[in-house]
Amino acid sequence: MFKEAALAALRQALGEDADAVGDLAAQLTPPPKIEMGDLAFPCFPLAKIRRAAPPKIAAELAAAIAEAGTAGGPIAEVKALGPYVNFFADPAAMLDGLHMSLADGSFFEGCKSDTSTRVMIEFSQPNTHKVFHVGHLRNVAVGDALVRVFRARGHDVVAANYYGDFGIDVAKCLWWLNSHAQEEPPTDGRTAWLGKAYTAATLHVAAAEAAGKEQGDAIKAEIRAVLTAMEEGEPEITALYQKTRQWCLDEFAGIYDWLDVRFDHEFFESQLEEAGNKVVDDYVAKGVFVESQGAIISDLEEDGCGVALVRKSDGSSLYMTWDLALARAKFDEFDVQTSMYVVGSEQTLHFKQLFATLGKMGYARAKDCRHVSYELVMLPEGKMSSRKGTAIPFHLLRTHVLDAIRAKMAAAGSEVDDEAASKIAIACLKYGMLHVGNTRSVIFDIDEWTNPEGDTGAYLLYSLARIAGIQRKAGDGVDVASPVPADSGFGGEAERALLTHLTAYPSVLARVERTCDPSGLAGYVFEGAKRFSRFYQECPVVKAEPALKHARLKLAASAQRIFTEALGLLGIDAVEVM
RNA sequence: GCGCCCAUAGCUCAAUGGAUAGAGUACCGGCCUCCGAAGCCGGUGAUCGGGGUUCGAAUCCCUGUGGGCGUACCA
Repeated sequence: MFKEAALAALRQALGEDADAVGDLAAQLTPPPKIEMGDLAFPCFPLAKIRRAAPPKIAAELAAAIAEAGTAGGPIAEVKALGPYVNFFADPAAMLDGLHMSLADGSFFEGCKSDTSTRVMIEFSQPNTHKVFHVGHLRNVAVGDALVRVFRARGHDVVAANYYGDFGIDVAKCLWWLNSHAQEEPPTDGRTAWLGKAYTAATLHVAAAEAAGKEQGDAIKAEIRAVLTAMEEGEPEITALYQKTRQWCLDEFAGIYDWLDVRFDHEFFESQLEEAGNKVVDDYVAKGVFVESQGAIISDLEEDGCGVALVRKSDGSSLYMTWDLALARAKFDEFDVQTSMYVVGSEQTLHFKQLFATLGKMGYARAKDCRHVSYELVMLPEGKMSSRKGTAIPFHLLRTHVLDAIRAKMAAAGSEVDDEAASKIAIACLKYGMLHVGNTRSVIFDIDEWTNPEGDTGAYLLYSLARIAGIQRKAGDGVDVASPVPADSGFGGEAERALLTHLTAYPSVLARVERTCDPSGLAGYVFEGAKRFSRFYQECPVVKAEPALKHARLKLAASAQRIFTEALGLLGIDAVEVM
């Protein structure tokens, strides 16, 4: 409403120059500091057109707008600050407008994209029979946040998981279990226990290979035989496979449940073998795939991404084979327009090859496939290594984080129940994973992430708990739906800084959609919490004069609504008391 | 070798090509008679080097250096 008014006034003042400037709305942005106003327009591009210095043009425009008159509207003041034309909103009108749009739902409706598409977001992709560790958590946090943001933007989202529950690595684990005396697995952390068996098997193979080609080949043949037995349904191996696979799936389900992450559809590698082989056969027949060095490849040299192997020379399928079948299912059975893959950056080439291959296969929507890539999770002491055992399995991680939260809460003299402790722990974990941009590696540091002071999930929840505290103590008997009374005195810097920030929310969601990077939203919530804290410090609500109390309560309520929503999109649940 | 990504304060991170590069942490100094001090306010402290494009560059281009990842029978 304010921005529309500012745009209209600007357009009028520009006259015929308006078209020459380009997208006015895009150029009219919040200035770096609140004392500079709520929106600002840079006059540099006009310098050539009007053949005058930018500050002079800014002054002329500001004068023209002031002359045309803005009295009574949402614009309180317009003035030139150097080469910029700065617009100041009327704070009470802006607050009334914001609150009303929140009440009637138009605020969040206005967060939606102009067009709605059907999009599948595939993420998590855990491997059974391997450790599920902190690194995997980043994927879950990013993927889940994107699912929620895309839904908030009005898209028809299918959240998909894709389990790596088949193949030579699984066989390797089972081979180890079969060929080595094992203790009974623990009830908690059975996936990690299987992961250890997998690691032991890998080390064993490496040692055998180092000892000589014959020893290495012999062991690999044994593992290969296990895979064949799995494929052919040999009873004993199948029973072991089914049992251990289910352990892992159950544990994954428990993790997702704890994290409040839901999937609409689950794919399994074990179910793609046949379809994958058929895809390869089909497109060999069509001449899209060709034989090379005994294997079947998709030749992508002219696309600049080498060759992609789609069938090994021994006839077995691999990652790419299954991904082709999976992509086909996504297009044909789920009819998705856009297909997103949340996968680590180390697989960038794989996805370039996959998308290029899909294009060659004739799928026009290959161009709407997107690899959402993110960097690794590191530990303060360096790279995580499952070999060195520094990769923390999830079941231990959860315990460690909960312990850290409880210890710090106790130290701060605060008592929380298990549910609140869980919520805080999850907030710390997810915020820790999400506040860093996708292109940068995350350093996982339990102590820092659970720090009650500073840039953490706990700080965000604390801020929201304080807003809730205001509502409890001052909320009764005030009808915040009515307009802010005249001469309330509302509109100090801390108040306007918070208010302006709240109105920027829709543009943040649009940016997250565009970049597929939730860190912008995490940063938004943190900045909002900072601004709220300053408001909280400087602006008493309960003790304020009635008119001012009314306005401040209204602001607090609006902040609570928007921050709760924003946190929700990050997969973080607020707590009333902490 | 080739390709992709990264380099900002002691440390961890921000900054749709726009105004004096912002936060957190750490360190120093203030603020609880007042809605929750897990907070607020102030101070110290930074764009890896060299070119270029632009009215304007942390951001775009070239180049050097230092890291990470990938580079057909792993996923």
